[in-house]
Amino acid sequence: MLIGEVSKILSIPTSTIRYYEKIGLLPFIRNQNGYRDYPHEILNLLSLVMKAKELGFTLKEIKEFSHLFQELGRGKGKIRKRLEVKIIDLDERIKELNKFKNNIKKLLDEKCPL
Amino acid sequence: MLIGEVSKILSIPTSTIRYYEKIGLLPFIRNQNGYRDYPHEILNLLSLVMKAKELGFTLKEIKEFSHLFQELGRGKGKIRKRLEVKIIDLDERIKELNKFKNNIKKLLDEKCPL
DNA sequence: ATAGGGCTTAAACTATACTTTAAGGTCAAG
DNA sequence: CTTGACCTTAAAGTATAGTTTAAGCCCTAT
Repeated sequence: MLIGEVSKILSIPTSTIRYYEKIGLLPFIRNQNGYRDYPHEILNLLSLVMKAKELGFTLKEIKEFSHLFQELGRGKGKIRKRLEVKIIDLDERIKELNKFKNNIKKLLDEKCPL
Repeated sequence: MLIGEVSKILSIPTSTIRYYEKIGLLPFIRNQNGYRDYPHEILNLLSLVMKAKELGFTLKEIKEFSHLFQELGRGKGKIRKRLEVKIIDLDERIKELNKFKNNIKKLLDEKCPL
């Protein structure tokens, strides 16, 4: 699957995909022409990346996830544990977001001057 | 309360506070010397801003919140309704974050190659 | 009255996350 | 065999979110 097809399916500019490879978020994969030629699974990985971006994660944070997933394929239990830690981080973030929401609700009831 | 005191209390550089004023996130307030001299409530507003930033909101999004809160002080029911819409947006975001977490859990069980 | 620590501004600089541009290689169709 | 639609790279440009720098005013203490 060439870069243009990935680009069309996910509506991500090819320039962005190339940029993600450049910063090490996506693996370096080439066919004999020197073209990027990805396995189908790139779609799952990139979809996850886009979702994470929407949710406000930095590319640095997303890069960590991405590496863990890539290692998971040819991997052992260590990676699994590190990913489970990431899931706990996500729960933390969800809690923080709930707190934030409740703070806003409270301020709305109290009337906030300024 | 001068900018330096706000800066110390919240551990935000004065340059950042000035920048937030410049982009219209914070109100333009001056005393007779031309110094920024804020009411105590600036601390609540700025704390909310910092929390929102941590949670991945852009300054543009945060600016909207900030304006709504500032209008709320001298305000009517319209602002209240717009803030309630924002709270619904937050719930949406929390749901999305939960979905994201569950996707990662699923991928972890399925073994994701690449 | 001058040194110190506060404050002011505008403008230049930085990092992140891309996008755009320029110059060129690959390949199937006419 | 060349046109068109793909692909490649490096480098320059853009937007966001600040930080840093330079030049200078305000105020208190010595």
